[in-house]
Amino acid sequence: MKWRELDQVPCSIARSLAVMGDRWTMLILRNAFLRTRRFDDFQTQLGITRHLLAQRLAKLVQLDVLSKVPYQDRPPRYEYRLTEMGRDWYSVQLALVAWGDKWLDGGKGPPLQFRHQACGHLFKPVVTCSECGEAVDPREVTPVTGPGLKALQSAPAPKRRRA
Amino acid sequence: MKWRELDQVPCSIARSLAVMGDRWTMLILRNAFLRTRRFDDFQTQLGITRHLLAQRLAKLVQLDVLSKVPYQDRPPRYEYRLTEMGRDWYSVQLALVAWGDKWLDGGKGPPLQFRHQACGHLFKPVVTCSECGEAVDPREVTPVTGPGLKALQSAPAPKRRRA
DNA sequence: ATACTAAGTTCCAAAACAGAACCTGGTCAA
DNA sequence: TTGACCAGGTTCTGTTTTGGAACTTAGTAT
Repeated sequence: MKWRELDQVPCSIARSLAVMGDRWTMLILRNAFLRTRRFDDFQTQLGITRHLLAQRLAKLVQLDVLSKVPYQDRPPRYEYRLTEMGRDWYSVQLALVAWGDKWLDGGKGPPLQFRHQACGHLFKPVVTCSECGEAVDPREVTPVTGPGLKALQSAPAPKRRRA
Repeated sequence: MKWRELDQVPCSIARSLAVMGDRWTMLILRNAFLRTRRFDDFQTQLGITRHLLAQRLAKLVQLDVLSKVPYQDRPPRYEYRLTEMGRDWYSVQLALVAWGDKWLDGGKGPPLQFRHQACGHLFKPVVTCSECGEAVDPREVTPVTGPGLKALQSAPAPKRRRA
């Protein structure tokens, strides 16, 4: 299967990855959350080649994750800002940070911490259940096919057991 | 900057991506959470080439995200299971699913839903603050440099303003 | 005129990927 | 006791995608 076909797969992870699941794209978004907005700043901070950066930014604008807004007229210049769709990516970033902090900090502690302005504390993101409010343990979660899949139940089935 | 150098960057997102930030790796993990454990099953379900699958699985085992455990002796066969480190990736997956469901479902509803056994309901993951328990809004979060970064404040600084 | 700036684009070599065929124990049934 | 079958890989070849550096463009500033 090719990467370009991935957005056809009836799976929200596959679709999310089809849009964002590129190394550089996620790092661009990281820096966007850290308030980076301009081409050269992204390029310098990330060490990405200008070629790829231009391509990724164009794609993100096209998909409405970023928007290109003018910040001066003479000469005309644009900057890249998160849209609502882009801002909503934040929970993925927090989850990535939490995982990296927990498993890959090399014993030195987190490189970056986050303060929750509402309560004033440094915090860690906790995934909770929208229905009961409790923290969610992976082993307490059962996947169920949803409406978006029932439409096409002829998908390629895994075959394991011999007849 | 090359991809292989990414794990050197003092950023937990970069480090997480250095391990997991590959298209196929994340999909392998997705299926691991859906109880896939064997080489041929991964291969069939994902449509990944055997070559890449072998490579990715080996890498995940080496990094201790998956472990290779025997499931029969004659002939010797192994399956791949999530370790604690792997299981802990779940919050990232949930965040990816939630984002994909919200922004990319094509109006058809989520392909897959999740039931929280503890309370019995279909739920959506909500990111909350470990300190106050409230849901976290990205605009209420301030990043602060942490201990893992203070150790090396001579890192390549972004340079914007001329002298 | 000349230099500078932000934001790209173009070119080429190196690396990664897709697809298919092939290999390696080992079992099983005739 | 050979031939088919299986799981789990490895090898090969051609296509795509990256990485790195140089070049372009439109406008400002000196």
